[in-house]
Amino acid sequence: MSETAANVEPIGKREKTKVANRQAILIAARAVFAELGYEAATVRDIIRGTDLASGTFYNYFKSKEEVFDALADDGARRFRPILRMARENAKSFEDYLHSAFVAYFHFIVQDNQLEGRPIEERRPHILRMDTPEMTAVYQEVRQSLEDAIAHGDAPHVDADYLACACIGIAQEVGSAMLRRSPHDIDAAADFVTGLLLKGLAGASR
Amino acid sequence: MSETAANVEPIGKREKTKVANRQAILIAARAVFAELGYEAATVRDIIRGTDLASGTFYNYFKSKEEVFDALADDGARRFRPILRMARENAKSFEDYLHSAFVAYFHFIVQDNQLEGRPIEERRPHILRMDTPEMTAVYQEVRQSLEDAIAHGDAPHVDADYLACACIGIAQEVGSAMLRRSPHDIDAAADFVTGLLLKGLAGASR
DNA sequence: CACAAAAGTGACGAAACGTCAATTTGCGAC
DNA sequence: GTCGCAAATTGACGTTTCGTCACTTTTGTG
Repeated sequence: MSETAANVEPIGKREKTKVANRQAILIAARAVFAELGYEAATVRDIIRGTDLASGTFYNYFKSKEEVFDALADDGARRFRPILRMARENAKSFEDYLHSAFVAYFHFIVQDNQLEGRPIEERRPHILRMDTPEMTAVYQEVRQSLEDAIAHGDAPHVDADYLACACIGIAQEVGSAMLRRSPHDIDAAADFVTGLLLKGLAGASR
Repeated sequence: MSETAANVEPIGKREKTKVANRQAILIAARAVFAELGYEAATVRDIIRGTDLASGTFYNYFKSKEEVFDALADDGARRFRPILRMARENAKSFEDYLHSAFVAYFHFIVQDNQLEGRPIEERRPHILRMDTPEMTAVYQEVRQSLEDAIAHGDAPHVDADYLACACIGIAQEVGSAMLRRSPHDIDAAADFVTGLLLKGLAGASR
């Protein structure tokens, strides 16, 4: 302990500007996608939003597409611990489902605060579900569901299909919720939780 | 009836080549997207797949993006009557749900027969749900659900959310099914139908 | 057949792409 | 501190794609 408890990350300036530049590109990209829409945006538009030169962009990303994937991946990375906490703090399976959906709906509301073009145009047309962090989120969901099944809180169902169903429901109902105002996060979460646990009978108010 | 019952469509050569050219572009685009992936494909790649000149492309579409939307729209247009038949022939609400899912899963299996790049890369990243035919499919689903509710076959739930949930489930579970082989259409349809009608309890085998 | 309107053509300027030789910056050795 | 090397940045450059438009060809009509 001769070194004080100072910085656990003895980061040099090299690495520091590297993360800073990467971050600057991502932030600029997010703004550009929101303002011009994903399709219309160009790599040049993105770097214009930073103080970097055009060539530098290619030190960090191969293409606009890769930038978007990185943004999506970052979102998933930020969401994962939230999801994990929902699991660890849940008092029951129903409680887990409900708080996980609340967390997700809350997350996407936050994530779309930026003004600009309609949300659909901000992104490429089909969302890749196969980036590393996206896969991790899927695994997290699936694991929770398998645990619940093993623990007797849920019947023996196909955990893969069930995880996909949960994610599909979250995405589509989440989008529908974003289209309404005000955003009724709790109502949406109640709806989907009831639907999953008891089927249609459970989805009514 | 002095005119013979001849051709109900007095189509001149003008209109005929117009539809033919449009179709040629769509077919070439489908092949190009499958081979190169949507992002990598260029407008030039697409017209190279036809015997048209580059300028002609822009008589039909404004951009690669618009071509994709037209392809998606065509898919929805082809699927809609299938969905309608499922509704009209259904003997019960459960029967409707099941046959609608079977029809959708069958449809996407057919629609991805082409070899080439992985399916995720064939399309832009996020699927627009706001093209005319896509909206019509959504309305069709929602209408069926509202009818079922009014007819007492389903409880009083938020039909918008329910329609979105059904579509989200269909998309995600459908993708999961495509990843498996052989494609177990009936198993998947049983799963989602049970899930919707009885919740988790109904989704087990 | 003649003529007008519609559609097709491909060359062209503009714009974006991705690369790379030259330059600047960071870091350890002395 | 400063020297030297490696890593990172820069922006100009050749290349590719874009979208347009003046011109040609095709189609329908009188």
